[in-house]
Amino acid sequence: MTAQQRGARLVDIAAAAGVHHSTVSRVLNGDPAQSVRPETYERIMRAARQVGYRPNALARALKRSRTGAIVFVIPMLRNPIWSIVQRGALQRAAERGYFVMMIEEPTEDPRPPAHYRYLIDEMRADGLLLATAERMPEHTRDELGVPHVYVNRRGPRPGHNVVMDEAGAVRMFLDHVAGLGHRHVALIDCSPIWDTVYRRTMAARRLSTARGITLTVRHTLTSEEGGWEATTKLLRGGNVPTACGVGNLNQVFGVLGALREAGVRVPEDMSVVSFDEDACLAYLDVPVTSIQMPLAELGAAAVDALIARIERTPATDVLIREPMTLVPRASVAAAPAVRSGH
Amino acid sequence: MTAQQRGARLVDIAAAAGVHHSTVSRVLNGDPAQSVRPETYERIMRAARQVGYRPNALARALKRSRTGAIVFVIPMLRNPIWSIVQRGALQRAAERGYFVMMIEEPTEDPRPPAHYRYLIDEMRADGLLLATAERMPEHTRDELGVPHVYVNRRGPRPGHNVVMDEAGAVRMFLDHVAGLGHRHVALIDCSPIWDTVYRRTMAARRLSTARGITLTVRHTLTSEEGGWEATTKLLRGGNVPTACGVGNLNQVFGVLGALREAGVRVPEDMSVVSFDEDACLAYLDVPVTSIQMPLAELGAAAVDALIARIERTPATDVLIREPMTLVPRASVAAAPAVRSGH
DNA sequence: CTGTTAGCGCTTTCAT
DNA sequence: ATGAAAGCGCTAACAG
Repeated sequence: MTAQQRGARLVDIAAAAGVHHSTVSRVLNGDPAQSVRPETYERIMRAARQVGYRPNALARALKRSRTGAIVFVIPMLRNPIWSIVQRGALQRAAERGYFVMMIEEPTEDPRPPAHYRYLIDEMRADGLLLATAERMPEHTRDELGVPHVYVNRRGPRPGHNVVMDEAGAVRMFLDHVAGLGHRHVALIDCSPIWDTVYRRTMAARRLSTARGITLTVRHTLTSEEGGWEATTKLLRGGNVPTACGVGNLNQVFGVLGALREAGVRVPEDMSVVSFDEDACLAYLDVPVTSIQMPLAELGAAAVDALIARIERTPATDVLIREPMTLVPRASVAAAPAVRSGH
Repeated sequence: MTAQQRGARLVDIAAAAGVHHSTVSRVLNGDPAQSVRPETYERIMRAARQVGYRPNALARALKRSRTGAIVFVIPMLRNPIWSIVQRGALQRAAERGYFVMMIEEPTEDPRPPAHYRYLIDEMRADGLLLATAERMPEHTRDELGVPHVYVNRRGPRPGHNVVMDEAGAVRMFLDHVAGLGHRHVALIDCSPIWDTVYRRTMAARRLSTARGITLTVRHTLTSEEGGWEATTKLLRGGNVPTACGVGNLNQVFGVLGALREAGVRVPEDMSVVSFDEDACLAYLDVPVTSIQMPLAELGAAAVDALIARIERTPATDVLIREPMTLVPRASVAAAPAVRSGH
């Protein structure tokens, strides 16, 4: 119906209302310092509504030196957890009057966080939500120089990090299987260059020791193939664990496949727990127990932290603990040794 | 290291090079109409490089009336296909000098395509890639009024649509199972409100009839639960099909779960084919055959089509046919009747 | 070959 | 209670 056309400008609706465009600006922005004659106010509002006026975000941002936009850089993974983190971030940002743009970083071509500075330098956004960074070497202590927050990862400096309680998740897992008599447990996870994996691994070591549990850790590819390969190797060794936690949903498929192929029954011979929750786990051959993490809360908290930085409010690291639950399904049972000991 | 600071402006580097900022602009933009003294050129380039000059995209866009950005609106689904479409789009956009922002539309709160006009009206982007629209009622023939292209869906008007060859995928599926003797086939898919589903369904009806195949279509929720429920109902009816195509990866899990629960063996009693390919399918209890669609090509073609519209080049609907392959796995076998007839 | 000028659409201080 | 004017950082005629 309507042809392709430039939207109405402030001056257009000023002309329609018979006032100066600065007056329109004040009225539309609800400037509290000024008062307007009610009838002028009405004329302006009517004119604006009639043409469906939308302020030019560019011009406004140029003038104000604030874009009102934030960029969320996420790794381009098949893993569905990010879509939940995004949901939380999107919703909170909308509540706080910000606009979120998603940038996906190709997994094959990861870039250092500093790469994304250009978005701020070019004034496309006010701040960066970084979910993509691999774990930083300790010596990379340079300031990024632009407002940013690491999401689900810790960057090189404190005060910029919003993460979940991975240690708590590991504890939930270990307590669950230890309570069922498992004394030898494996953790199959991605590379520890991912900060979440690093933290899970550290926690697993510490907590296993405290509980007198023997722990075997395998780092492998973030894929079905990775899970398969790690599991196959694990089974080839002597002294095979009786329970294993798996860091990533894609790996879970590989782990289950390898166990099946090797004739290791789940859960009779091996209990399996996923650190990613997904609905599909409930429908597998043997439904898989998982730990459900506070993903939406992570996204929302990250937005809050970033806005704090943009507005130069003092900020500290944030640890999201809740809600975190173990979703019990059929892939966990008592340890074989305990059983036969009955 | 560097403190948070405003980036250098054109005037700053003009000052550093001792020239007027318009000269800097010309040089940095490689204006071919003008010539510059090599030494001036060098001085300018050096100054710009030294401060890592980044043009303010806002100011530039405001002046040029072009932002160089496009928005990709995608449904917020767990389905990993979108990440491949995105990859194709991102790469092509980068090649063509555009910047892509992703907006995810909450599945619970779908909005009409016209909703996203505001992004163009506010001049946040030059065009819209719409992957989210449900199938439009025929009477919604309004022009959107801004450059846009529907991706993997057809909008109400021709010339704006980039889709894949769903009919070809259905034909591949039907030919595959018909060749193995299946005469009664089911299609379990999402709601036909989605244009891809609508086209698959239409094609399935037409092609089944042409081949003398009995077709049963079930539309259900886009989820594991949907697949489960549709399959359960399907099995309750008399005259159960011997092969089924499943529209969506999440549904596949539900379908397999329901078949297992009902004691229907795959592939002996029921052959299963997924219309979404994903690595996890290869690792399931019974590895699932799938049709691999040209997703990255879809994303790239959509970007090309949108840029054509932004630049007001004549454009037509695009149908992406290739590469499309059937990935054979273990979930398809000869029809039971044919077997026993051996 | 390079500088001057105007202006993209908006906000904001200062007048009136 | 409203208008005038300046300016955000950049590009693109047009001068010279």
